Amino acid sequence: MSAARPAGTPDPGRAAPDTGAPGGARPGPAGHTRPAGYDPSAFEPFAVTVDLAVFTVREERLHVLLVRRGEDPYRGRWALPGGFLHPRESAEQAARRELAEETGMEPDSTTAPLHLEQLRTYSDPGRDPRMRVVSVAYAALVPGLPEPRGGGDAEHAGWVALAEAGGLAFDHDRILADAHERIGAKLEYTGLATAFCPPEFTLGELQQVYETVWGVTLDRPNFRRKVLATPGFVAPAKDGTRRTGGRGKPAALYRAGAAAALHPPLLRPDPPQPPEGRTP
Amino acid sequence: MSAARPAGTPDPGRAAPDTGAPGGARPGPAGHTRPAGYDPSAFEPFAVTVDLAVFTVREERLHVLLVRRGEDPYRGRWALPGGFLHPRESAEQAARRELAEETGMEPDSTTAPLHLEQLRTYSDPGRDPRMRVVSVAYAALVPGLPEPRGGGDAEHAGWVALAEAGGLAFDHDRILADAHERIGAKLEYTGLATAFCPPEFTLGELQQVYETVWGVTLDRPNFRRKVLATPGFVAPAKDGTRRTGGRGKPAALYRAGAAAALHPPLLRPDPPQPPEGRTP
DNA sequence: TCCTTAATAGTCATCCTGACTATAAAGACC
DNA sequence: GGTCTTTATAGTCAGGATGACTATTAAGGA
Repeated sequence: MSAARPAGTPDPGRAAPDTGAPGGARPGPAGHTRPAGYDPSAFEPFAVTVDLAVFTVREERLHVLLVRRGEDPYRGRWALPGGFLHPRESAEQAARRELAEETGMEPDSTTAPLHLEQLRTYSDPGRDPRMRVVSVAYAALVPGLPEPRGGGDAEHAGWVALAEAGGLAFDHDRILADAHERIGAKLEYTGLATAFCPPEFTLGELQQVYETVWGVTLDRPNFRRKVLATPGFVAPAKDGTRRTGGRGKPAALYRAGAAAALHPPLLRPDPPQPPEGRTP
Repeated sequence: MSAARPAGTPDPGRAAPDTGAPGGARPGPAGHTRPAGYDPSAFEPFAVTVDLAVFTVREERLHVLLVRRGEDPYRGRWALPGGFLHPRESAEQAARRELAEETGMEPDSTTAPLHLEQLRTYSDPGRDPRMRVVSVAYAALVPGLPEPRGGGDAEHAGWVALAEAGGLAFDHDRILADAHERIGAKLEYTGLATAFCPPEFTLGELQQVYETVWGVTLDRPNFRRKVLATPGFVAPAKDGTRRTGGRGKPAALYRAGAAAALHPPLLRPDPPQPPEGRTP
């Protein structure tokens, strides 16, 4: 089975005399001859990691799961959880594994209605001062508030309000900002917001998710009308179950619908307007 | 860089003993002790490549830039252009370099109003039968129709209509499908369509881009109204320049506006409706 | 019982959109 | 030159969606 000589042997092929590259076939300043394909002479091993931006909503604020770094560089600083890819796992598998290790939830998504999504890959040379590390970043959403179980070390991992999550190690500030932006955008045209909610939720709770992630306040009747008018966004829970305990009129319970995309989308109130005007 | 491994740092040879659980701290099945940070014992070198899905519109059809593989595996099959990351370049730099090598356009984006965007990263073990390769995929848009210059080999690289671009090597069919979907989606809420057009274009040409990428036909007056009503999408070119030569009334020329995002978006006609209905 | 709080039900004017019709200005054809 | 064809551009019109509000209902707390 594969035995895939994981490391080294820069001969692994992806290559060959390369299409018609006669003499010194190399991409020169302007005159290169070597066109496509993978050039073995360019093969270079990198370390590949995954970094996770795990979000949840706690006390009406958006929180991120962070870990405290125990060694240099950036010792003592907060960082996104993550780790190296194992030899035979995909980046997504690695992300699920790390997520399970940090939060204690099962790696198989059967347990929690979590959402895990690849964000993008960060590959700047020098993003890790020690070595060349290419990191595939993932954004994850979890509903409840499972206290992180950072290896039993209470100080090691924790939920940090997004507003206070600055000064992270490496380029994690940027990754976190990208993840926040991506999630905010996805709330507009997908039913993703339900991933922040428990299996059964009220429309008020769902609205709270939007308001928390977007940092705005929405009109309740309008939000309600929009959500209920969007096919497949939410479906009423069993019978007339209602949320008790709270103040005010009990709210009807809903669960996530089957639709992945919202048509039409639920747009943010005032997106950053382009500073250009047009002749009316 | 004919000398392969100039970047000695990670020392490709010292790959961890594969699944390498060197006794010490490693994320065990359930009981792990090491939480975050990069665990050196888990370090495993991978080959990192970029793959490019370069699109253009030719003869009212969407085309992709493909290269013919000259060696096994998948010898003779079409594949997306791409290659290994060089030791000191980021994935984006590598993507620009490869794009320049394949199309002959300058790596610096000053020349062509091209668009280059990271798509996502593909990391399934086994996606390359020879070795473990993690590939960062990029989607690129180019306006004109520069004939690819695949190292002078006419058969080596070429524009292939998307409809005929099946059976690609590796997992490139999937990458290509993902890229197409991403571009189609971005046309909805960004001014990206102008990247397919020359510096000055007519609204008819812009509409052609939408129709080609989405595979639909749009109502011309409505499209016009929508585009002109979106601030910053397009701006009228100089004076009353018009496109001559064609049949019919000469069309006014426009150029790309400053707005990156369209508000409100220009939605596709009938997106795949979720197969769920709701009580009206 | 009264007050507060939150959910839910409507109203209304405005904007956007899709479907169409009409007009203008060029080249093609005879 | 006089059509016809083609494409650009200007409007019209009805329906749907949205934002801003107001009103009512149903709980818990003082």
